[in-house]
Amino acid sequence: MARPTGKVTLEDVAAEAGVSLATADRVVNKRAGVREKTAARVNEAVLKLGYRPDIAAARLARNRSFRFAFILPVGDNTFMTQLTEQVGVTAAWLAGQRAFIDTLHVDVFDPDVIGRTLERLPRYYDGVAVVALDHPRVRAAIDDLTARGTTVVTLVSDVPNSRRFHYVGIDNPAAGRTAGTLMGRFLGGKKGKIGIVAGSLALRDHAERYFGFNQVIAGEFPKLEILAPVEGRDERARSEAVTKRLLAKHPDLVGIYSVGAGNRGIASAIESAGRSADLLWIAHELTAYTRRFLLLGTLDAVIGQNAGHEARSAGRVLLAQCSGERIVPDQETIGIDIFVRGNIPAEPAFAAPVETRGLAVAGSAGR
Amino acid sequence: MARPTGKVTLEDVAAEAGVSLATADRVVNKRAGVREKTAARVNEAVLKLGYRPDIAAARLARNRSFRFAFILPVGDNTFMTQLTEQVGVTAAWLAGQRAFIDTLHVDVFDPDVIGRTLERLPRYYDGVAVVALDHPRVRAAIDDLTARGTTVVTLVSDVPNSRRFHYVGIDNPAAGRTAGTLMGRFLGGKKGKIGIVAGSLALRDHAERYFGFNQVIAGEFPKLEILAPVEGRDERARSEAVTKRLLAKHPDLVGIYSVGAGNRGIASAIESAGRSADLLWIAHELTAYTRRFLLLGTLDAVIGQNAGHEARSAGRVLLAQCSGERIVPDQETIGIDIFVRGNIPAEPAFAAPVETRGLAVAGSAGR
DNA sequence: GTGAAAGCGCTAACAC
DNA sequence: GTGTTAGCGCTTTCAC
Repeated sequence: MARPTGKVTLEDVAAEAGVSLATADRVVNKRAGVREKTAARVNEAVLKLGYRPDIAAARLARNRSFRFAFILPVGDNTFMTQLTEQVGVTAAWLAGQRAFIDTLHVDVFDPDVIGRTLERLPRYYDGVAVVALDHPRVRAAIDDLTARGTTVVTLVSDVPNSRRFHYVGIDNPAAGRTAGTLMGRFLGGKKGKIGIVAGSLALRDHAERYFGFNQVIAGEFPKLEILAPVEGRDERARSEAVTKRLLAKHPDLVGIYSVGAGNRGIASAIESAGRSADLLWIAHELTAYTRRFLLLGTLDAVIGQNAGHEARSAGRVLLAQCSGERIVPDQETIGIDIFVRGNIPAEPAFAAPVETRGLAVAGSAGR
Repeated sequence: MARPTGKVTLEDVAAEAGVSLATADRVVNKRAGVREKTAARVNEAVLKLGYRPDIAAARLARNRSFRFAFILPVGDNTFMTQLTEQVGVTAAWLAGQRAFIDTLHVDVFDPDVIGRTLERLPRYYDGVAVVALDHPRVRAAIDDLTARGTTVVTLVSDVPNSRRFHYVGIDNPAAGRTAGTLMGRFLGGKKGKIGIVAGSLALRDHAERYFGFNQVIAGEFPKLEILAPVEGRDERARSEAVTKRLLAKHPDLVGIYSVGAGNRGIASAIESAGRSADLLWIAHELTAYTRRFLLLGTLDAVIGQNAGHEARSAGRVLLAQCSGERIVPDQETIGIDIFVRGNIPAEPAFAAPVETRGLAVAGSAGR
């Protein structure tokens, strides 16, 4: 039994079709300048021999390399730190694929800062991944980049009406609905008020989660009453303060849905009110902190997104688009993770197995 | 501002170190036969220039290709059908990476069949992915394959004490614990009996899920009593029969945990008993059917695993191991998915975007 | 329209 | 120990 290797080269196809390598290449890559009849012969040969292009050889011969900018938030938000780490890992991986990432950190709460960053982005970038703010100036900047041929993907937070090529992130309304379903079911028919603590409802992802949550609670759990959202700006101290006020004002509060970050502050507020055990609390993002609150029982469920998956996906999508390769759509769908006490992954939650081999992964901004 | 391409080749490194290409290559790839001092000079140059090997070029030059066998269950189990489809998609992708997959379908409930299949596997396979049964004969066959240099990964169901290189699948005890947590919380302090419907407790994944479920219910929800498991062999008719009996015998049943397949049968039993609305039912795998039961409210939560992710992961791990490339461990961790009414993905659930371009993806068994 | 030929960056065989 | 060299399969000029 011979070992069928399956190895069929373009050369074989050319021979079979009785044309030269160059012509076979033109046909296979749909380049112009080949007679119908010749093309047909080549296509026949492709089918007959079961030819599949060798991606490694194609990449090598094309000899193109790419440069991408990743624009991430400044600050100490734990999830964003994970994301930054994972972008580093992705950069190391991409470097082996002739693609190079520069990471820039900006204040994403400020549309002008992020808009300006995009507007001034050096032209040598083939692609950019940006944790965006849905604002006209940002949208315009994205559209301009797209117009000049730079591939733009939005990361974690989308700008739906822009001309961005792709959005890498979870379906936030669905995440909110999931939180709503869990909240309603965990409360098992109990009657009471639900508090909402968001970072800022001006952030599209927060607003969308709130929307989805509301939808489910209003539609399926009429005994629950959602209070007006309070904003903690994703900061620990401020989140603690607003949560404290919420708890003091509504002694009959049965649940809290934390839409954004600042969960350490919320935990403090809940604990100092002595409500750890009975108050139902659902939050976003699995970090070292939410993980602990989940184990302690203060936090009842976490809705998560996988930072590693998001970073890799952004890198893959940019690379594929710039180099004209196909992606596997299923692989680029970022799922909503749900964590309860039973399925908390082993420490450290999604920590990065960084292996950068002496490479400076994060170049500075303007270089 | 010049565009720094980051493109540093081995040739550059060799020049910088004052050695030849071949020597630089030996050092970089840790091959023997280079003096300490020379190696040091090369390593210095690597660091100084920030050299990263070009994977595409390496693959091309190595000019190796691989052949893998995927051993999957026969039968019409919906999840396994998804998996088969996804293995097809993976095969199409791998074909572009000089790796070729043959798919074999065997009766995984029979240790002798699967053992024999492994024992007789042609030597030209560089790797095999197998949905295994944890049985001595199977374990021995896996160990023999490993001993002769064939890389073995277990898929979906593990054989932990074998010498398999890697397990691609979810953490089943954790999946069971998750089901337990959801069951307990959704029942919100209610008292009553829980029925367990498994395919067969001789299957390691089913046994592990049952174990994890038990652990959580016994430890955290003392008001719930778990009944002795009944087995439906993952078949629709049989699952319906055992569930009917369960419901008839225990009118005070408050929940059912379906550990394996056969969910259409379980649904029929629940419906004909008129318990769709009040009985809490948790099952595994998101299929067209469980999706519908979830939407209808008969089913309250689904614990899932992503067949596409598993198929790709198995392919990547085999390819990486056989070609000596690194993997990103984080990417190869298969997470436990949880679906409730709020986060059911759009139809068709994980359907395959098949794009095989005229390639016969699934070769027949003995070829 | 079509073909010949020069690489792309690396590996591996062989020579020194 | 170290260097030279012939490819790997494809893309891309540049002739014809």
